[in-house]
Amino acid sequence: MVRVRFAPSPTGPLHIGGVRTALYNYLFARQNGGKMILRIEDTDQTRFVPGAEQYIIEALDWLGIQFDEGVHIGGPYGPYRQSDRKPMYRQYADQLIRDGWAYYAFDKPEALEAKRKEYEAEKKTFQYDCNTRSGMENSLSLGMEEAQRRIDAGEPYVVRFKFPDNIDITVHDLIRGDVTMNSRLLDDKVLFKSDGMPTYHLANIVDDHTMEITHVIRGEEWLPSAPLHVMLYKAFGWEAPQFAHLPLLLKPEGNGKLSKRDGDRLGFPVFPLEWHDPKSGEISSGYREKGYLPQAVVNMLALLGWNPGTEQEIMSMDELIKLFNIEHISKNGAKFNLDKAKWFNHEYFQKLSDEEVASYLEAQLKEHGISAEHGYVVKVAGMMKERITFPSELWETCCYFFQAPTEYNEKDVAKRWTPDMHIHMQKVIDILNTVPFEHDAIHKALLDDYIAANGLNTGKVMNSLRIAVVGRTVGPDMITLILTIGKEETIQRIKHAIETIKVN
RNA sequence: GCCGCAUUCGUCUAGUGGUCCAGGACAUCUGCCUCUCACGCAGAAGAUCAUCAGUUCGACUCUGAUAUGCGGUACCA
Repeated sequence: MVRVRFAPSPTGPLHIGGVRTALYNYLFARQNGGKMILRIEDTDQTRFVPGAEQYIIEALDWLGIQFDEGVHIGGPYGPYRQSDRKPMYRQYADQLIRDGWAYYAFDKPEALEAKRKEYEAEKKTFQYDCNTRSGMENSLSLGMEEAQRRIDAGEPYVVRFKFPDNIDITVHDLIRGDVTMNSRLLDDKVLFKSDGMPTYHLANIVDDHTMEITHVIRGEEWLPSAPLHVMLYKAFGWEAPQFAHLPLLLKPEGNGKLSKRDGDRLGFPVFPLEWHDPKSGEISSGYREKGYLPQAVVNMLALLGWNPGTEQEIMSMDELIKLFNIEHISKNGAKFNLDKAKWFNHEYFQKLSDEEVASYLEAQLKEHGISAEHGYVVKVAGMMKERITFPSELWETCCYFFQAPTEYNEKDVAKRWTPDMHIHMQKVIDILNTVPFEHDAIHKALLDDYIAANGLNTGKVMNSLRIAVVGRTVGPDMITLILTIGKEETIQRIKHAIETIKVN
């Protein structure tokens, strides 16, 4: 049984890169008929941000990434929040000490800081490891009895992993193959903090093991500490899960990790949902609020670092689940591309029914204090949706179906509206008043019998008519437009234009 | 500094030794459609496969160096 977990720490809004990690975990779990677990890694109490956990849950829910077990829904392997699991880590740290895989360390943070400075002055880097630990204050240098005495006296301490000297540790990564590192280069990581909480390194191994996680799919930033993790499994005598380290999501220009700053600067969200920072009050935009459709975000994210091996680009969640495979995850970081994101959204927007588009439009009409008949709104929505990428553009591109233009685009007027145009526009009114109000009749009377027969410039007349009705030279087929808006309204708009537009 | 990972069109990528003087998508440009703007359709341009060595009859594909980028180097995750 495949069991995977998404394990964010609730230190703020979920980054879009984190969303992708969750997505890949989800696709992998579903494809293999396995379980998807949400675990909250809140071992650093100083970095806790209220609302972050709820945000993570809501964001993934919006995207359709569902969990089988987790903080929000429970499950047989709970609790799923590390702070709630606090009592169980202690024994594992003790076990490692007992078996000689770890030791107590009493060095004060200031002492460690001083040590680092000292080394830095000599252009070296201090590392708490097999070479230096004998010179530090720990149960190895002090002796177990002295260590116990200090602990009994209430002196704060941490538990550090005791890396064996000079051994090669190989991590088998499903994406990168074997990655080998020598223990000489690795430091004796703190496993258990003086505040009684484990660090990520201890907690994630204990939790993954006790939750029977089979595959750890996480960001590349964990690759350097993966050898520690496999050593920990070895120290506990547990079988390690399979690892897959995902490439990073890079910023659109230049290099480097995608950050909140880039989003603000380049005008695209880096968070799935809008986030209101509880401390600073700062608001960061989200995909949802910007009008991205969840399926579009999922599809775009899936393809940022993975491909199905075919040329298919548009895939529903169900298709992604079928097609996903770890072998096709690319090794290198991917730059986020705003244009492609928009393209995906446009594609998915077109899949929306006219009714769905209409409901977006109706909400905007309401904001502008306009009420319109539902059937009419649906008709407009169906006619206009192909030119829309984001729902927010709806009002802007459709407003002339609901209200007469309040101004006429100067450039368009200058280009099309000649001084004699009021005569032709009056003629249009006459035609509308005399011929049957349907497409073919109007087309013939206007285009053939008037414009063509009189040798007029079709572009000028038709576009002037468009200026009169719409305000500028955009929009669908002119006669369809007139038919949609209605005879009286059209005539009124033309009259208003004749009175208002003055050219020399 | 040290360690690790990566490196194919502007971007995301296909490519697992000959079928690749490298295919697709987005973006760009041109044309068609047309009363306009979009959509759509057709086409164009765009990559000395980071560089240099090596292995091989043959390398984008294997090996090694170099360069560049990124990640890690916390009692953060």
